[in-house]
Amino acid sequence: MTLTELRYLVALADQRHFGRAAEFCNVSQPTLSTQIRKLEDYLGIALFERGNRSVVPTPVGERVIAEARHVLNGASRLRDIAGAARSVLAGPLSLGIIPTLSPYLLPWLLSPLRAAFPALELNLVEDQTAVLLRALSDYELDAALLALPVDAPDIEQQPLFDETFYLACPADHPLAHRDRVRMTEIETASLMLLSEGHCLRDQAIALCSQPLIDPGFRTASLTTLRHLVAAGYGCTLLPALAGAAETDARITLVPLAENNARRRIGLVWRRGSPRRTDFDALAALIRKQAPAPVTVVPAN
Amino acid sequence: MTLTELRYLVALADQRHFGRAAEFCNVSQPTLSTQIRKLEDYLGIALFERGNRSVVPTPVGERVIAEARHVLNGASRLRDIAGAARSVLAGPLSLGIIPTLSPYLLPWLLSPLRAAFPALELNLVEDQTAVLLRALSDYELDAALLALPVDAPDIEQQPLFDETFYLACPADHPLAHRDRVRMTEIETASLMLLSEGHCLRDQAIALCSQPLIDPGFRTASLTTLRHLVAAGYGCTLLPALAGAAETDARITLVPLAENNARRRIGLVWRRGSPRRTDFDALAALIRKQAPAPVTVVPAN
DNA sequence: TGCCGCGATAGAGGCAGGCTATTGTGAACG
DNA sequence: CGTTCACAATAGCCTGCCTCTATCGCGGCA
Repeated sequence: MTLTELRYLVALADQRHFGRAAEFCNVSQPTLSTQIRKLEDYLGIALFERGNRSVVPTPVGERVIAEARHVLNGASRLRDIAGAARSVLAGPLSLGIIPTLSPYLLPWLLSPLRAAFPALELNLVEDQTAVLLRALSDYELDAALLALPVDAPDIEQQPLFDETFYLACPADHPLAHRDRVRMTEIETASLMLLSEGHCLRDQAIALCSQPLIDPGFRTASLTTLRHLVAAGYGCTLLPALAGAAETDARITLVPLAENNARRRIGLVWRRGSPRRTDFDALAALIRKQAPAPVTVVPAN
Repeated sequence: MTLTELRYLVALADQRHFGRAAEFCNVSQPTLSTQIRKLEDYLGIALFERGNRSVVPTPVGERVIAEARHVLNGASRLRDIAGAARSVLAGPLSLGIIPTLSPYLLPWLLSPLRAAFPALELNLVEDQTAVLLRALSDYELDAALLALPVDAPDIEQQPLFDETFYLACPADHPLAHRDRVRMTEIETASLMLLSEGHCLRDQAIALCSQPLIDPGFRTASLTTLRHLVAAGYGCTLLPALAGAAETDARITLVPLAENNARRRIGLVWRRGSPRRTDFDALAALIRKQAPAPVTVVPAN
């Protein structure tokens, strides 16, 4: 039993005439006759009653024809599903994104993305780098936006933009009036960071030449940190995008003097993923839409 | 796109291994590889992501696979429909039957029929001969039980049994004590018949040598006629099966002397109908189950 | 009775789907 | 660090079937 036979079957049921059904199917009349007969032999029942001037489905034939229509509709839907996903960035795509980037990147990304690729069905997963990489290798994610470099096997990446860090301190803080500060000038005791697992925390610790004296804070979002700074509990480091969004009259942002006080955001995916063109298109759009606070890394 | 390709697709989705999927499908691994690749080319999308040790469906692949399962289920149902109808007297069958036979034949026919052919889905249509023949030629019926002979083109028939007629008269009627009566002895003025269109009426009129004086009765059922006879309004003719069922203490049944005072019941169907074996089986069962009042016509 | 419409059959050809054998490529292991 | 193993892809070939054109058979109709 083949889909072609079922197409012939339905055509004959509609046309009730071998010649017209064959014409409808763009085949010759003997071809259609033979295939219908073959289908009847295969099923072991008569599907049509051939009269002298008539071709009429048998009662079982009617049921078989109804089911055949059902099958053909399914095949058509299958083609539609594939067709809708054929073009670039269409159909389902699971994208991971780190929490220190998500709330500040998505507002200016989502609208252009929807405008450029309306058929894209984005499934966003916000979590820490390690979790995202795990999900990526487990095929739960197709790609992820996170801070480079990533240390994982079988991962390909494409850098997108650089984001400098700012010291966020209370407006009455001793360093608040400075044009720029060095990391060594910051009292590590007053530096508040995100809880463990956030790559931003790890990077901030790496930037501190002195060992960090933990103040006991364990915060899960930069917004919470901002409130803590505004209330005078201490300082923190904010990436450029977050700093531009988390504004507060009681907070001053001071650029850091160190050249490496920044992070590079990139798109990563499994090596050999068949959606490479999708990822290229996504990367291109992110680069194009990148707002002022960040520095776009030119495509290689 | 073929059903075979879809089978390979779901097998690979289930097994996640080309070799095992090929074994499951009873084909070689290269065959399955090629067909999967062909399907991907046809659909224009990647259905699986081939890793070094892994074969994982892409997100669109998952959807396509789900739809493929759906299509294959439909194809399987289609085979089941055909398979259920493959045996004799199984599946749907529309059977016409005339009103003067239906209430008296069905009681002893239906139970054995169900017992012998439990898969038969009988769709009974009770109407007059002309209507049944029309429905038959319009493919609304598959066969019909009615009085022979039938005068219609492209109709094949098989006689089943003969049914003698009885004069049904009030117990105090002058003819009620007779062993047998001739049609000529019956006062045509007191003879009540069914309304026009019933073959039994036509046959009764044909049996009367004298022209019938219409008493003005137009009854649609033999049961009504029985009540009229019991109330003394006149006499009527009842076929044997009806006479055996429509008993009443105030009614006497007298056999008719004429040899042709009987009707022959037969099964008729369109010439060339593919369900000939079904009809033969049905006819054989009716002959076997025929009760005493009728005389079975031997099969030719 | 001859023509016409329509479906079935015959025979030929070309493509597709199947096979075996082999290659390429990571991964595991001594 | 080379070898081997596992596994999918590729090559090349063959068979079967799907399709075609040509023709036949059969009723209906003029």
